[in-house]
Amino acid sequence: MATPPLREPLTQQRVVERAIEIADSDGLDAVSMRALGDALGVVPMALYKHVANKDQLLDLMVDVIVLEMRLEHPSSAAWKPAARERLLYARTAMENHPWAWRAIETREAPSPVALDHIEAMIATLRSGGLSPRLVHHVMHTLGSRLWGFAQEVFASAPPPTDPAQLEAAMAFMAQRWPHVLEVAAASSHDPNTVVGGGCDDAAEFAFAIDVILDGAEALHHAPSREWALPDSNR
Amino acid sequence: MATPPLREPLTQQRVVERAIEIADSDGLDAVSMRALGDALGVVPMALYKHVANKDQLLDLMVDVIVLEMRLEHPSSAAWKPAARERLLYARTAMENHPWAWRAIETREAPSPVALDHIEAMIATLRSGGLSPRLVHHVMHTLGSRLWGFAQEVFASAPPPTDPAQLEAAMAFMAQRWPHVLEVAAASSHDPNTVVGGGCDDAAEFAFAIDVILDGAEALHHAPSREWALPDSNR
DNA sequence: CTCACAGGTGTACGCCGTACACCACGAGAA
DNA sequence: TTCTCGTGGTGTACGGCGTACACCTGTGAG
Repeated sequence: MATPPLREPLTQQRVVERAIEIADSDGLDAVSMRALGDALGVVPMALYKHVANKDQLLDLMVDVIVLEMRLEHPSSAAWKPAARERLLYARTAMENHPWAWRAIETREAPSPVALDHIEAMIATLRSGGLSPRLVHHVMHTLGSRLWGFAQEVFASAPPPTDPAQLEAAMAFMAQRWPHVLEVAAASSHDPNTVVGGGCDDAAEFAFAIDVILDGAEALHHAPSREWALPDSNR
Repeated sequence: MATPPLREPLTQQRVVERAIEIADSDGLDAVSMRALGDALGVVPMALYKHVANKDQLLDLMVDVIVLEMRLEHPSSAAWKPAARERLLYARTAMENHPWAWRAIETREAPSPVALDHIEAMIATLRSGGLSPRLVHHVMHTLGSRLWGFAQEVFASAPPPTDPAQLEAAMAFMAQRWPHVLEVAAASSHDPNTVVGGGCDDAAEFAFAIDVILDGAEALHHAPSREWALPDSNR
């Protein structure tokens, strides 16, 4: 009799999809070849028939996420709102896959899919008439924000839960790091949730890209400054 | 007889210093407890008498580098040049220890040394009269640049060495990613060294922080925009 | 003289990525 | 029908990692 296969045969796509599911739910560190094999009901070495090694697996995972950042038709034809929309769109993809920035950071060369994303962004900026040189600087300034994330180093230290401990910590900070405390307080409307966790990542991301795009626009309209800036830094 | 010790006894400082030496010369991945033990002529487990675990070792290594970023007296009293100097100074520390950004990124809470650095930067900005709220946004916008590095994702793909291959690659790019190629060309004065490697990281870093600090200054003098920006992003 | 303790040792465990030999099975050629 | 061959899953094993835990040893205080 025609024996139906006991399980779906593996494909590269199935391997990558399952890996992304694991990363989404349990984090990037949970994606080991052994764990991924288990999740697919297969021995770890079987995966190597579909991906060259773990590095290529991560390449492929990243490509899927970067593909999610693709924005065919920005809702505005003007370069600035279009660029803004692209960046915020990339950020939503990143928000859905919080592990992805770590994977992206470890890639060493851009894949074709990544180059497509870069190309789209550059084309948007060039469509506004910004010079290639200025666009180059802007791309560097955007840095990881092109990929929808900002490396917020030391962003979120969770505050102590015990109110007494929190009080003590606040008092100590007020004495040793008064400005940090003041600024942390300013980020939150509720002064009781001052330390850590009080700020809106989406708003900060948007603020940053607005500063950068506004700066780009200013330099575009005052090209003398554009040329002066980089040379003053040697 | 008073036997002189066969070797200097281990101390936490010696352990951390040696670890930094290894990272400086062979990269962060070369710093394993086993390799570090070898380098100190000691069995790996001996290190655990001086550091709690590898994570704490990395904490301590990072603290040493961040301490190198300390700038007691900026050469200008004005907030903008002072902030600029602090950022560029942090960058030189980072340049001497190219592994450090990876170590910094994996820290989950700021150490006191790191908070001192943050405090110094915030104090500098506040000294210019910038509001706590604006300073908060600026700190987020600076992101990792506060620590002297910008995550240049996919920054440097080395171009192929074979001229024929390079020609072919350029031709292919010109067709599929024309804007990328144009912008890459603009980053280099010599059109032959166009693809990759042609740009000056120090200049890009300086450009970026100038855009950010100039943006901060503009918002400081037009506070209506400061308040408008973050709310427009919700 | 004893005793505690700081600091270095040795062994072992459970993870990781992956090299390599092996085998089951279905399709195409003889 | 039989032989062969390639595709894809298996089993075993190696060398690396961080580190838990029991152990030993030399030194200084009581």
